[in-house]
Amino acid sequence: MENSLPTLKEIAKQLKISISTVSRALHNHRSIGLRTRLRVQELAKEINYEPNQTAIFFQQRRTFTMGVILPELSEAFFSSAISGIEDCAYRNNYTVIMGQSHDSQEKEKLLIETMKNHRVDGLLISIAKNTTHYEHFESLKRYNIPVVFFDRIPNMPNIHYVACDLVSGTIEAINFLFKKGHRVVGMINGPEKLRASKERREGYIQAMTKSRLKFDPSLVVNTDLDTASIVEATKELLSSKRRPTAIVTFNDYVALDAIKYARSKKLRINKDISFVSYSNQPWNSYSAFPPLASVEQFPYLQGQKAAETLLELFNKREFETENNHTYYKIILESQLVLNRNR
Amino acid sequence: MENSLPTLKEIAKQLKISISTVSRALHNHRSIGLRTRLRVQELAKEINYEPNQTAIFFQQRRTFTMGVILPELSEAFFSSAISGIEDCAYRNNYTVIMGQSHDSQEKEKLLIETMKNHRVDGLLISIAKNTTHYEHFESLKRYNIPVVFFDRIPNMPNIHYVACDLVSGTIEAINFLFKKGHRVVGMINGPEKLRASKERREGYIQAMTKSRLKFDPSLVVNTDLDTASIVEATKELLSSKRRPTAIVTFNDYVALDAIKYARSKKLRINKDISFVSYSNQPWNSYSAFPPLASVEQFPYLQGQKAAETLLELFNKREFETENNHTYYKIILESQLVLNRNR
DNA sequence: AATTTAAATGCAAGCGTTTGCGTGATTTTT
DNA sequence: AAAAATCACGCAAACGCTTGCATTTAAATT
Repeated sequence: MENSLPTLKEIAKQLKISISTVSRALHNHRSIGLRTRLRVQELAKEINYEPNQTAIFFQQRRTFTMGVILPELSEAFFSSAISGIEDCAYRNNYTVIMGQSHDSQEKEKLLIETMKNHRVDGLLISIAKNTTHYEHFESLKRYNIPVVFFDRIPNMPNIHYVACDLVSGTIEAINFLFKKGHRVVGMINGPEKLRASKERREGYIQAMTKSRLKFDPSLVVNTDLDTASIVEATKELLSSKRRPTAIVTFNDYVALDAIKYARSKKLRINKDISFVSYSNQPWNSYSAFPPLASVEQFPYLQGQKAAETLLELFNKREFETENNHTYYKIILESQLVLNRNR
Repeated sequence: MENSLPTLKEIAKQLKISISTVSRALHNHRSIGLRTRLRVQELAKEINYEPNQTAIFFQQRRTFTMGVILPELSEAFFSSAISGIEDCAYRNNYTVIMGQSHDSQEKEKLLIETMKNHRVDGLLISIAKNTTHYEHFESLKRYNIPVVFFDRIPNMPNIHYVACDLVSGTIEAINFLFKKGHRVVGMINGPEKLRASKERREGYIQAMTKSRLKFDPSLVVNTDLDTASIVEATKELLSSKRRPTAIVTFNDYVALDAIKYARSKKLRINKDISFVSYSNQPWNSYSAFPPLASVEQFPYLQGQKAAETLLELFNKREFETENNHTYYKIILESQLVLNRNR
């Protein structure tokens, strides 16, 4: 029935003027007389005219939309990040469309395809943990769709990204343990290829060498971040010849599993064995056996910065015909937060 | 430069056939000869043709997009819900665009406007906690954009929604406390107008009357869900003449604050005073002083169901010219989950 | 009053697709 | 062999909007 929404044509007809005049009137174009301008705007309001964005998107070849692809919406880190993204986008009159890869490279690929077809103006991506091929990202470059990676960053040259520097946070964490008197510190790390894992490892090594302690590779063990492999790793650490008195875990969830296992072995948490972690989840401070401290990675901020960077890229593109080759690398400092629970 | 992506026209020109033929060939239309069909598809693949969705959206007046509006992406409940939504949407070749209202009615309104302009095919909404005017929802009806509300549902007639029945969960929770020997049970509830609050209250009352206990209204106190008012409420309950030996809190976050306060008053948690809550957050079982049990509300499922319902509405609309007036009211059963921590 | 200048509006193309309808060419039916 | 049906394809309109350019109208200048 009244299926058809009001259009410019509609207004034009009623006012017996041309469509282009209506369009310009609504945009307050200077070349339209005040009189008609008002008449148009009035009628527009009256019949509840609202521009058909899909038509505009199509016509302008811009959608004022940014796509967000991340592994898992329900993970606290990512939900905070996307919250930051959305807030920033909203402030700048962009909307965000998103999809979760569930850490599947295949789905990640498909999502990128979808977003490309939707003609998003740009993309924010945190890659799946086992993404190893990067062609699908390359293809975006060819299509001239700007991408900003955040947190989980592919190991490829010439990309924009924002991330949290975990090296410094890790050093901080380990120095904290040193100060507490620990000398043998283990680390339950994530998947080896992940940048985040590399940085943790790097921080670990730097902290060691700075304190003139030798680096024992067997004390840093990689996991897939699932409970089974975490338990395995914990077991491994606790049974090594040089049993660590403290363990740095990949994040607070990992800490939960590791601590649970340690307790099952009758170890007294933060006495026989201490923990320091990453993520700084709010529930840490309510936990029965919390890590002593946790490295805050500021997910909301990361998301926000990433979105801001993307917006900058949009602006830049407006002015420059030649795509220049400077790349944003935005690094936030992580920060060790002591758990004031005990 | 090569800014322009391949189009149908492009293919048509190269193959010296008409655009419409190309279009049909790519859709495997029966009226196109096998020979040309293959030629077209081959070339399409070769030059990396991909249909311009914005053009299609515009032309078809459908965007295969569902909008999601919710209060806060970073809240665990909502991030799970939207995860369920996205998964369902993805399976059905829809994409989701979303915005968070931050519990502001004003922003909610604006978001709806945005989504309307973006011509989303439908909307999934969990309303801001202090939304009191519903005109912006009504307007969607006029525009014939289907809406499914979930979890936070406006108090208006003739709407589709999916929600979790908290009455039964609450009864379960309180009966559980009764079985544990508690006789005086308090409740820290949410904002009064919220459906979720009403249901909790209703469940409370029903549980009481079923056990032939009289309902003492002073034992159910409303809060704004911020720490200050939670503390206030806890204080109030703990200092009432009939001091409760157990408290049901609006959710696990509320429980955290309430428990913290109780501890500050030297009460022994789950001895002097017990707690039961809602949400069933995973970290409950790691908490030092967890609620005895928590009512699971299945956010992921709710999101999924809501999305499914919306899809159904799309299908329905395809067939029926007259919009019929049946409304989906999908109720999931909540479920009390005992905390196996202790 | 004639001419130049400025202001207000209209024309029409174009963005990339889909799709109803028309039209030759080929095949099938009687 | 003529009529009917089928096949393979092209034409052109439509979706709603923006925008460069042409055109009309009004105001300003001489």
